[in-house]
Amino acid sequence: MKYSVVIVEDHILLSQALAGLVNGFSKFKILYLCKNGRELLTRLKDPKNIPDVVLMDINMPIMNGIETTIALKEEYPEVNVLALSVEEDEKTILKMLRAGAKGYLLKDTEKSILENALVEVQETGFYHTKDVTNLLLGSLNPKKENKVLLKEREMEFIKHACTEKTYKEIASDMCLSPKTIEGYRDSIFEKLHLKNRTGLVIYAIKNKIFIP
Amino acid sequence: MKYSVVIVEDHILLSQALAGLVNGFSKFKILYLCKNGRELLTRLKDPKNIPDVVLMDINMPIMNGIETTIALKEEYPEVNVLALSVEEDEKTILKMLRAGAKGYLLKDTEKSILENALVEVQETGFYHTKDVTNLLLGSLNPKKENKVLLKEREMEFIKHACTEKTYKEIASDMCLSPKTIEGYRDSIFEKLHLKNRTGLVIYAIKNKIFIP
DNA sequence: TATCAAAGGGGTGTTTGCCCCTTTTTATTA
DNA sequence: TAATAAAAAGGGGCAAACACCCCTTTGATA
Repeated sequence: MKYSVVIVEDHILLSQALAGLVNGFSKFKILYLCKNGRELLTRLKDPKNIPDVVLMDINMPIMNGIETTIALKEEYPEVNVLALSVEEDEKTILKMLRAGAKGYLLKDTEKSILENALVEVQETGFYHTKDVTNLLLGSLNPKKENKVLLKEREMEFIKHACTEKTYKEIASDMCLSPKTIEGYRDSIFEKLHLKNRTGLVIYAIKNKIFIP
Repeated sequence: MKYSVVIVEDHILLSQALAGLVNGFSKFKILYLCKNGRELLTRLKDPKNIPDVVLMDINMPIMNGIETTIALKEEYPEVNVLALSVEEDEKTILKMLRAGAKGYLLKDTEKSILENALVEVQETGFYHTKDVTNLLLGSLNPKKENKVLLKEREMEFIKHACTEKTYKEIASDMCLSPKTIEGYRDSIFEKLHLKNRTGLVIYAIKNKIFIP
């Protein structure tokens, strides 16, 4: 009996092509394909649709891989998730692993490595490349707290600050007094060592708080 | 006799998966795979390695799809290029088509469409989805000149404006009077319909004048 | 020599950045 | 449970920076 695999990936061509590869592996067969996380969660409601492994892309519209993995683990903790992404961003990888992924694979790998990863995840419970292992080790002794210091409300303000609005307009949009907004700004400037709004905009874009 | 196909794509997994798909098509077979444009150009030096069609990714390290297509068409104009990308950016698509690509396919398509596109490109010489056709039509009667209006000195100023420097500091860096800098700013604001420096920074980043 | 663009300037009102300080809300813990 | 932090929210005032007028000088060039 082969292990069943579901692929969650928004690029249909890649999804179908991967399906071809997986069906060629001796121990695995594709159950079905999904275009995003929501579609997966919907289909899982039918017990016949619960696979052994989910091959999960991270960047997806509608519902991304991290949210989907969290929701999936909540309901079906026995399903193994293998993350698949071009994203090498440290924070993203850690988020995905914390969400419950059992392995993390870059799209830039050999098909034999994919097969090996699937086998490992299914039979030993995890698979990680040297890169990801090193990353994990590095994150154990972290460089103090480096960014948890931004609060939810401040993040929201930053997004507004990345527009042509004045602080007065931002205040009105956020239903706060202009003085409160100035308070947000001042405390952010201090925490991030910024001198002015231009610096804040650049910071926000660099750190993907605001995407132009 | 099947038509030969070469895939140029930096993500090896996708490359191999696509190869599987293409080898499943009745009229096509994979000749070999390349990880980037330079690799393709090197291999083409052997006449045995000249394929009928190249399936070309656009975003690649080392040598991207556009440069590669231009170089390829220079030496081997009879090879058909089918572009393959997630990029829906108008300018990129047009550049690729001007470089000589015979078709443009989004990664977000069905495998049957890939097969159809390959057939069309090989047998009729071109393949375009409705989206790309509309884009082409739109670019025929262009909206006047839309961006040549920025002068060299203004571009330089914009880069400085994307920092925490004040206008006074920018003036001193560019060896100009602060009033001249303000003049640059005012004329740019007017030409680009911007309201303040924040808007300018966002514009500069969107248009790759400044890369954060 | 007329023209046009680049460079520079004066004046003014608004926005921003940065001090200080008070009130309200939300946790924490003695 | 009351006492006490400690946040979040709001405020006054001020100087610097920014945005927006309208105007002059300079220099190339047609």
